[in-house]
Formats: sequence, C-alpha cells, structure tokens
Amino acid sequence: MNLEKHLSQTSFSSEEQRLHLHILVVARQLGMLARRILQPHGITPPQYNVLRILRGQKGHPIAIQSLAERMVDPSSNTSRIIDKLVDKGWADRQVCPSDRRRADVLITDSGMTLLASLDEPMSVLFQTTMTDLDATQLAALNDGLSQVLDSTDILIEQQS
Amino acid sequence: MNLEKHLSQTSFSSEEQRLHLHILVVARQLGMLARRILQPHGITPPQYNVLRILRGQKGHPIAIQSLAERMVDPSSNTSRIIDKLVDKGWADRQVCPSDRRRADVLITDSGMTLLASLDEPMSVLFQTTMTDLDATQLAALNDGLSQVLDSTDILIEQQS
DNA sequence: CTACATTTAATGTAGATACATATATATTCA
DNA sequence: TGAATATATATGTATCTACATTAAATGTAG
Repeated sequence: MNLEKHLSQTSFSSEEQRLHLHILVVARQLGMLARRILQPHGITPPQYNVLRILRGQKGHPIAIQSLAERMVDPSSNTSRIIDKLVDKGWADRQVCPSDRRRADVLITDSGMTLLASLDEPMSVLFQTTMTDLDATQLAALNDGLSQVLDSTDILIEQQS
Repeated sequence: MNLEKHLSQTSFSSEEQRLHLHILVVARQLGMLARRILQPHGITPPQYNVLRILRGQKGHPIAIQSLAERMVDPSSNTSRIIDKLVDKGWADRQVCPSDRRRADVLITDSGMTLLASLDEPMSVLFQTTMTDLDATQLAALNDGLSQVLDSTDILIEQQS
C-alpha cells in the first residue's frame, strides 16, 4: 500500500508496472537521503561515487573512461566531475606518460580523509533503509534486480 | 554477478549496500530506456509522468501542488514542467476561480492522443524488462521495496 | 612516411534540477 | 476590520546533465 500512498494512485495496470514505479521511487528516496548526508561536506553523489572508485584503486591511477564505466551514473560529464574533485583537493589528475591522450586520476590524502569521515554515515544509511528486510528477502531482492538488470542490458545492447 | 560486472567491482561491504546499488543502477537503466522511447515524441519522463496523472484525473482539474505530490520525482519545478506541456498543447492551465492562488491543470485532446500512442511501447517496456521474473518473484520484489520505501519515508520524515 | 581513421578527453550549449526567494491570494485572530 | 501568518504558484540562480562537437594523440594502411 505504500507506493499507492506515495503516488496517490489506487491501482496499476500490472504488477510489472508497479515494480517499475517502485524501483524509480525508492531510488529517488535513497538518492535524496544520500544527498543530505553528503551535502554538508560539499560533495555530490556522483562525486562521492567517483571518490569511492578511486579509493578502490588502492593507489593505481585510472583513466577517465574506465572511471565512467564503473560509475553508477555513467554520464558523459566525468571530466567535469573530476574538475570539481581536483578543485577541492580530493583528487589529482595528470597526463598519462605512455599515452598522452589519457588522464590518470588518483585520490589524494585529503580525499581519503573525507571518505573516511563519510564511511560510517553512509553505511548507517544502507543498514537503516534495509533494516526491515531479513537475509532471505535481501537475497531475493538482489537476485530479482540482477535479473532485471540483465534484461535492461539486453535491451540497451540491442539499441546500440 | 551482473551488478559486479556493471560496476567492475568484485565485492561489496554488505548485501545491504549491494541492494542499495542494485536499486540505483536498475533505476538508471529503466530511466534511460524510458527516455529513449519518449524522446522521439518530444516529451521527457517527468512530463510524461505529469500527463499520466492528468489523464488519471478523468476530466477533473488538479492543482499544481497535488500534481507535485503524485509525481515519481516531486521536484520543485512542477510549474515549469506544466509550462512545457502547455506550450506543446498537451495541457491547459487556468486560474482556479474559487481560489485564485491555485492553477487548475487539465489534459487536452492532443495530450490524450499522445498518451494513447505511448501506452503500448511503455507497456512493452515494463513487460520486457520484468520478463524473467515469475509471479512469486514479482510479489517478493514489490513487497520488499515497499518495506524499503517505508524505511526511507520514516528517515525523511525524521529530518523534516 | 604520410593520409585517414580511431581513441581519449575536454568543451559548447540547451535544457533540467535543487534550492532559495518573490508574488499574489487567502486565512486567522486580536 | 486589518495586521500577521499561511498557502499556492512563479521566478532567480547556480549547478548539473544530455547530447553534440572539438582537439589532441595514437593507430593503421597504402
């Protein structure tokens, strides 16, 4: 009944449409909550996403294109997102010596410190929003969404 | 394994975080697919969302604030989205006579025709992306996401 | 070795969004 | 009543995004 309340809509044309809307609405809410945690630190969700990828590199530089592929939101604006991170001192960018078209990006100590201070609140967000789900439900949701992701990948692939 | 492939990430700190990312990534993909269907018709997802709400009114005018509450993405820009719909002849807006602060919005015949032509491709999108889920999975996903939606509502409520 | 194609990143631009503020109307209550 | 408050919508503004184009470096074929 919760989605119905949210959208002030009493019925949907199919359970598939209802799931579609559920995914969009929940994603929107999760994004809003993440934004509220990040905003006081002067960082946006896409910037945070990039910093996390950079930390995961454990010191290895990464090219901007590879970064874009790993982002939740693989926008065409990765360059400008890096600009912001560099401006704020959270990342370093330098031309790759072996292929001067490429730009190597690295997280800075300052960026690591910022991430460290965000780990706990973000983790609390994940746990709190999922707190009513038991392990079986969690697995079922992850499995189901993985199947949907496969289907969307096939559709997107067909269109390219 | 699909999310892992998408993000080029081999593990996540918890199943909760994995679900969080699953929801965001799938929502992003669904949004992209919807945008590609709508774009050739000159309409964006939020505009389409508003038109569907207007059609659901079955001739009863609706105020902009009520519209905003029922949108998937309850942005603060509902006025400007209506502007676009009015410009394109898909909606009518007029000052409410009984409360002149309010604006009554209605869908036009042209808007109804547009929606009619979009019903089938959008419905195909819902069905195709969810095609690998059986009825039990569909119900489990809807139930689980409904619980997550409750949790996010509580968090957002607490912050206001 | 040079012309053409490809890859990688940056930039231009229009339009959309978030957030704050303004404007007009309506409601409340002293 | 009429000043203060509340409500509904519109607007200002900086930022962000999608989409297209450009610029620079590299790869490749003749």
